[in-house]
Amino acid sequence: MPELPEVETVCRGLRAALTGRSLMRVTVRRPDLRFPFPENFAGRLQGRRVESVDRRAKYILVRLNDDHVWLAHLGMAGRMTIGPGALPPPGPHDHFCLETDDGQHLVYTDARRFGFMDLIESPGLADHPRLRSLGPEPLSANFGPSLDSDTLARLLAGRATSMKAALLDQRIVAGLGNIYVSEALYRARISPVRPAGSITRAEAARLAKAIPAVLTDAIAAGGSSLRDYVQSSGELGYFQHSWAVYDREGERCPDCRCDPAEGGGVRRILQGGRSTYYCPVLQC
DNA sequence: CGGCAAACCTGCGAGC
DNA sequence: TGCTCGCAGGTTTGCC
Repeated sequence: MPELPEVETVCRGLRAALTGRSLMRVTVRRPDLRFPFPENFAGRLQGRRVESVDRRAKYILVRLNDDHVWLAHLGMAGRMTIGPGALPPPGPHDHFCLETDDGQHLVYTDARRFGFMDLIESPGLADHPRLRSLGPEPLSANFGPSLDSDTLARLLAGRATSMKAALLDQRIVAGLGNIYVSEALYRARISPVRPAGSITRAEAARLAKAIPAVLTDAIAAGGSSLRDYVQSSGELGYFQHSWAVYDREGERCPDCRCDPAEGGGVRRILQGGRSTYYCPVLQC
């Protein structure tokens, strides 16, 4: 999926297009994505006006004028595409679509169907099972405490799990995924295999700076485009060209230039069955 | 608590 | 060309 920067980019596109608009001709083309759509989902969105669009971790939150929030998660491959005019003919993985009262259309495409949507009452939104255990937001204090050095140090203290696993855990930091965990640990010069509880105050401080820095850079580039991800405008993000280590196995480290022929270079290891990339010289 | 595998589903590239 | 295999941005659950 889209990780935090990609979801944020999509969110900004949705915010610009949907705020103040009414949702018309809402269509659900199959009964489920990862989970079943809520009962009468299309009917309950139909005619509602959008008051705001926000992001919490990797969740898109669309506030409607009936005290409900349309929650969407893009899973691994979900895409929201907005365009002018009526709906184009549906593609095979276009599972949800709508038009707005000012003549735009929105299509949700998700080949793998790891995404999901829900409709929940605004009061108690924070208690929703999917939202209530999320850790601090790296880029804002809109949802509880922001990610500062002390908070991060406290969240990591006493944990035997690896730094990679700790940062992927949405209860510790909200919104990081497989790409940006590798990138943030590289920027902070911390090994992904270090036990989280072994992190020093100085390292926690570096990490608390590195995480928002890499996310901010990625958002500025419109996110990272791999196979599936595009901005809601349909444009590609280009942060994948700025990855320091992710998907760069065997290349020289961009900072220390260690050589793979001499035992250096970016390494790929598996942690929890997922690839981690790091520089063995700078991150130890 | 932790670590791992599996589950959900499809597509794509590499290698034979 | 065509097949199989491994891998892919996430999250949850269940089992040692």
